[in-house]
Amino acid sequence: MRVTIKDVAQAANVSVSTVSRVLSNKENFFASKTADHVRKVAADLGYQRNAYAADLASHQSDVLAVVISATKSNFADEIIAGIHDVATKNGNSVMILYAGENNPTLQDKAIKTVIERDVMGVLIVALELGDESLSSLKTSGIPHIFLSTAAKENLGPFIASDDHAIGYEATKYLIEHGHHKIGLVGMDEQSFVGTQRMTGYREAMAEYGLAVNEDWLVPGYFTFEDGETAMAHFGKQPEVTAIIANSDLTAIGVIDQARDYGLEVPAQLSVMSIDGTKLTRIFRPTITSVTQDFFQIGRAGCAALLNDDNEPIQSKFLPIKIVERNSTRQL
Amino acid sequence: MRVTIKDVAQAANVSVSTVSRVLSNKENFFASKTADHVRKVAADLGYQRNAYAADLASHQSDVLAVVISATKSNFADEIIAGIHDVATKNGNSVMILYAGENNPTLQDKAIKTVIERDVMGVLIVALELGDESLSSLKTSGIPHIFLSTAAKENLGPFIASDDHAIGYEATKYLIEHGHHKIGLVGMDEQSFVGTQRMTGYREAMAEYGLAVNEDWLVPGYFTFEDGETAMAHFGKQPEVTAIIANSDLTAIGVIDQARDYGLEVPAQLSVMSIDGTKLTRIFRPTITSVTQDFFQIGRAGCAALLNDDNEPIQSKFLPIKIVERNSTRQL
DNA sequence: AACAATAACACAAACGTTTGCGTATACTTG
DNA sequence: CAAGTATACGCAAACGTTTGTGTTATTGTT
Repeated sequence: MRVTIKDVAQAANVSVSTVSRVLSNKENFFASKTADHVRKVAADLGYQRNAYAADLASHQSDVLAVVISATKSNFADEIIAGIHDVATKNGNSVMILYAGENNPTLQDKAIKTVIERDVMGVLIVALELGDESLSSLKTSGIPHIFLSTAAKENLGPFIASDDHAIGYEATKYLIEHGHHKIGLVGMDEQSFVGTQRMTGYREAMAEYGLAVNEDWLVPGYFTFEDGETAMAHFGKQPEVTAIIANSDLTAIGVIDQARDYGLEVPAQLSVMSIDGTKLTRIFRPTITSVTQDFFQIGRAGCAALLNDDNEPIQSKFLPIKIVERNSTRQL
Repeated sequence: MRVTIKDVAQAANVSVSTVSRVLSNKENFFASKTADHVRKVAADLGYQRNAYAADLASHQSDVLAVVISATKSNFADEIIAGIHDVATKNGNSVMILYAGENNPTLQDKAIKTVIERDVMGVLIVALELGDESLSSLKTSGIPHIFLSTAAKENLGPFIASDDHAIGYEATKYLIEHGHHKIGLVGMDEQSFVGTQRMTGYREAMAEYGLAVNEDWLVPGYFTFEDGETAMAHFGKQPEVTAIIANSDLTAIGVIDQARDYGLEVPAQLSVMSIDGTKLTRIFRPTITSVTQDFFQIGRAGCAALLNDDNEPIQSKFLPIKIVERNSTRQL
């Protein structure tokens, strides 16, 4: 039997309500002398609060849920770190739930869990939620926000980078460095992220009056292997002089495969990645990237959720920047 | 107002107990006809169970907690995937809590959370728990297990790789490939993992009658930067012909720095890593490693916790293997 | 036909908190 | 000094479930 508030009350010769108020620091409800006494007794008895009971009685939980894809990408850590950074300062607990990879069953289960636990908010990270899951989440009324993810307007509030801008800026950078034939690797045509980036790419090309060969667009996801196979598609004598990869891992796949073909990066082929995680700095050559600030995305998302003025949460884009490293060169 | 079991009972014209039993599938307590009816009404009303109330009343939760360091290492993902694999099949929820990096405050908070929530078990991943946290966990009586972590005997049950064997096997491999002067990089002398690996290293060296120069042992942790600075310590003309790094990232740090010194790996220096995560396959040269099966560690740990024959949990080592890649050569 | 046994359900207590309200006591104020 | 007002605390209901123990019908047995 665990020691409860009741035991503490009895031992301290006060009522349970007093113990409750002391232990949860409801100011102006007790004399500091009583408080000290109660706290001491509680400590002596080894009292541990039962969070379930508390949440049940108070109708509010202090836990934030992060629903995340069992992502092959590697920026989730940074987002989570950002979330923890502000959650911790605010005294909230964070629970993380994996929702698999395009796995509606697991998604439903994760969403069901957050609803059953009536968490105070949920952050959906790098995940396009299925319609089913999304609508249960919406009807539950639990505040939620999408982080770094497909942000079709009707989805709900999001904090992310502007994927259109990402595609546009990357392309523009390469064009301005003399590249006219630019490959785009790993974009998922089914996803919002992918199509946005592709549109940005096309816009930049058009703006500079450059034709796009559809053969330069090799779809895929965010994996290393997608980079490898895409480069295999381009072959040993690629028509393109530069490639934009959908993630750091994908870029590495491209570079590895290029190397296997005897192609020097960046001497014979420039490769640029999207994300700019630590991988771009430890890999050789270091990889020029469109860098997103994932830590800030996490921070901003958490802050938005915690911000309790009851205005609806504002969606926003966080700035991206291009970081020049050694995988690209001026033509 | 959320719809409760009471509302369902009223709408279905049965008692709350019946609804409860139907919805939680307590066999032999109701007619299947009633059950169908109740389930339909519940669905129509959009009933969502309140997990807090249920856990409170039944004194048992179905959530498994994973306490993890905000790890700079990168194998945690695989362990978590393994945990999820068996937890999901078993119908358990998993919540992940970050406990920072050697941060007693965060550790305490994480442990406090799992105790307050009275989870059914906790998996401590790659984390040496402070005495304070450990003893609260122990007195709480919550089943727990350490995964891939410092496993001093008195800590409690663990599932991990045998760090002594890791140090020993890595060293032996290099010796048998003709290396006599072998560096050991990134071992933390304060940690059990580090000292075990060092002991294994020394034993292998002694076994082959090789002297150890203390200068070859460069302490550190598991980071990329530790690899870089260690290699800087060895300098442009290292005395050692091979280096064992404490993690894949550390190995990459070593190789990058070596390359900056104009040293070819493996032509002029062999580098071997411990862990064998995906990094060793995407980096060039691919990295020979002592490979741990983190996914299985996760699976085994979770299974051990869930296994409810009430014998105490058995500690065990999972096998390691050496995977030869391109960062080492025969001398 | 009488009775026991079982199936199907309802009642109500319990889980450990929080919190609105009530009530003494002590302290102001005119 | 009476009346009003804080202050400090206790009482008890409520939160939404689970579950042990009744309480009826229904079925089976002799």
